[in-house]
Amino acid sequence: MTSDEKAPRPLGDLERLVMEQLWAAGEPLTVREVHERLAGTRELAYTTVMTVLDRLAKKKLTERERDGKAWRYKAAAPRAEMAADLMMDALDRAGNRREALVLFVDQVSTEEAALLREALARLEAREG
Amino acid sequence: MTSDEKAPRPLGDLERLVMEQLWAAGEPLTVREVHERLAGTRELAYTTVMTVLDRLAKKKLTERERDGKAWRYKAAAPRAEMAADLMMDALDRAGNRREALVLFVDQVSTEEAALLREALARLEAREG
DNA sequence: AGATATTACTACGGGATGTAGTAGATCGCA
DNA sequence: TGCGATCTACTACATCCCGTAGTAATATCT
Repeated sequence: MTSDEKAPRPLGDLERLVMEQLWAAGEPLTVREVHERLAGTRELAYTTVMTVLDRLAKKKLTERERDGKAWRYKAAAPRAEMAADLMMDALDRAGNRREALVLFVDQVSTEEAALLREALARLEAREG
Repeated sequence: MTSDEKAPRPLGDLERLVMEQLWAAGEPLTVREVHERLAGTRELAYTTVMTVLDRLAKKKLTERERDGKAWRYKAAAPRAEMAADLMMDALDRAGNRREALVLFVDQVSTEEAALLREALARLEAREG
């Protein structure tokens, strides 16, 4: 009865900001590159960015690959996928999934309702 | 471009456990009652339960009303509603809502897809 | 080899959370 | 009417997460 799945701690503000750079870039970035892209938004020490990227990697939210002396980091999953996963996590903690889905649909905008119908239709076509 | 909405910190394990007691009870409970219900699961000091309930109240997740000398606590919102809200929060941080919805629908079980269609149909009937 | 870039390791403060003790108020009962 | 049980309010403390960054070591370029 108790939902044992523990909610993954949400990213901190800076962590989220960094992830957004990676998602926006679309390609693996070095610490330096992330640091530069954040320069407009926030004055941060180079090592601060490094620490954050490193922590994100430990949490499996980013992956890194060598590029000469430096590491290149990329998001482990696309932004939309992570969001969809979080939506499922929320649903998992709902107690009554049916109710939660109904309430969710009630909250969604008209356009999003249309998108949902579309997605469901495609799903049906695909899987019967 | 950056999703400024900050994700509400998820409940800690104990906080979640306590909320689940309140939801399960369906009626306002005293500290003592919550404490007793948790006894099977966990050995906790009475004051620990009190502290948690109090913190949840400060976070507006529970509400309390007097009952003689004691307070009675109840969940501020139904479990399913809180879940639906969290689903919306996740969607808000998706970058591309459309993609996230599509991926979400892809993850949902067959029965849940049916529930979604149902809920959408009702929504359409209600709002045109 | 010296200057530069980059990493790895360490650190520290604040807030959230788990956990609980103590003091003080209050209520029922012997 | 004073005692014990009950309940709250306040305080405390350890731990973990996150923002933030310094320092030392290592690798690279010239």
